[in-house]
Amino acid sequence: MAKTTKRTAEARQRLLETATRLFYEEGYHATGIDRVLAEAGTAKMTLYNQFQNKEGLIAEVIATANDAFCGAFAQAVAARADDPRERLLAIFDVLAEWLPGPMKRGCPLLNAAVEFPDPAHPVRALVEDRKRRMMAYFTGLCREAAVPDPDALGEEIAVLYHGALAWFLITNDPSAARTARRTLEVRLAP
Amino acid sequence: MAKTTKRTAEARQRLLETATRLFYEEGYHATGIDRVLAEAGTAKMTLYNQFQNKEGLIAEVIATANDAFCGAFAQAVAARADDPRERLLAIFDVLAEWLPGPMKRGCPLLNAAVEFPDPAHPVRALVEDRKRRMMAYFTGLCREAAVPDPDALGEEIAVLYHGALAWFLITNDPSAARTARRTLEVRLAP
DNA sequence: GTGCAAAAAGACAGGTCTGTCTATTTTCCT
DNA sequence: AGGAAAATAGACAGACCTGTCTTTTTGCAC
Repeated sequence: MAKTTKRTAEARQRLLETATRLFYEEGYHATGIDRVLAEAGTAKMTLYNQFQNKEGLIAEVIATANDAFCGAFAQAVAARADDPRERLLAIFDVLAEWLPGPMKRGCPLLNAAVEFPDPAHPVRALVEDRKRRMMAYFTGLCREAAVPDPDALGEEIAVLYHGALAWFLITNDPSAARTARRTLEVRLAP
Repeated sequence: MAKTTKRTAEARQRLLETATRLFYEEGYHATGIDRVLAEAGTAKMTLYNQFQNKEGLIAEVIATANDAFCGAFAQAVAARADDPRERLLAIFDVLAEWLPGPMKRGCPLLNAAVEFPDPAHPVRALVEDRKRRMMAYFTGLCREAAVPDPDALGEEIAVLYHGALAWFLITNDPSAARTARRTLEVRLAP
């Protein structure tokens, strides 16, 4: 059994943070382990003690980074609007604001789904699970807004959200989020 | 100057078709050149005579495959509905039909944008160019349907289209296209 | 039918990657 | 302070990658 000392936890944390950044900015496959080790200032054996292998590190990065992101995102949305219906639109205001900065490379989970083509790969199940949680968050906001069919609209918002991400990735224009917002606005009108 | 004999053209075509399939199914980086050569039954020097390098092959694959796809897609949409407004919705009917089959790995261009993180990479410019052409096709349909702001709606449809693709890639559920269709339907109502 | 250009076949260099192993040093706990 | 445990540093194997080069074979065009 591995004892978790302070040093161990710090090295693990450094590895996770560095890997999160590099995997996001340069891709999961394109980022070599040596690169992560060098920038984290960590020895190779530490990585293989803390994680099963590169895939284990990837899985851990995806899970923790996404949870942190979703928490911050929900908080930013909540802070921007009180009215439940306005909150649905605020999703895309926050997105427009975050796209050029922390989301300039799109969504780490969607990128992982692209980089791991095999649908049976463990990473794909992880991505699907977290994305369904995100849709559940959208659905919850819809329920609070008392829209006619919250499950249906929640999925529509998930489609709009990822469409804005994809379209931004292609055009490099954050107005993709405003476009999605406009669609939702008209969609909510009736 | 390279003389283009019949054999040469055939080998080039075999390379393009094999590369298109493998790059799409397994990814651009993950697919080695040797794999393409083996499945195409072609010698390595033929590839490097016909294309500058792997990147040149990738660019050619993206351009030709996308042009063929867009032609077939527009034809399928046109065949499904005569009324211009119905044609806008038919986009997502065709998408729902094609998602489980020829589009099961999503969009080759979007995948390329993910796999090539550098926004200055030539492949990214190619992707943006072709995607803008696709949006222009959407905008054209909107103009025929005489909607109030065809440019705006065309971009919204592009967002919905790529959102459906992304959401299908995550959930593996082709109903993502029906979800996008529903959004557009309500969006068109007023 | 013949000659030449291009394709086939495969060796090769130089680089990168993951993961293992072995010492050596550091740190933490008793 | 001493001893156990873990991190560091780096060599290493084995595999894979792209791109070049050489030799042999093939097929097209005249």
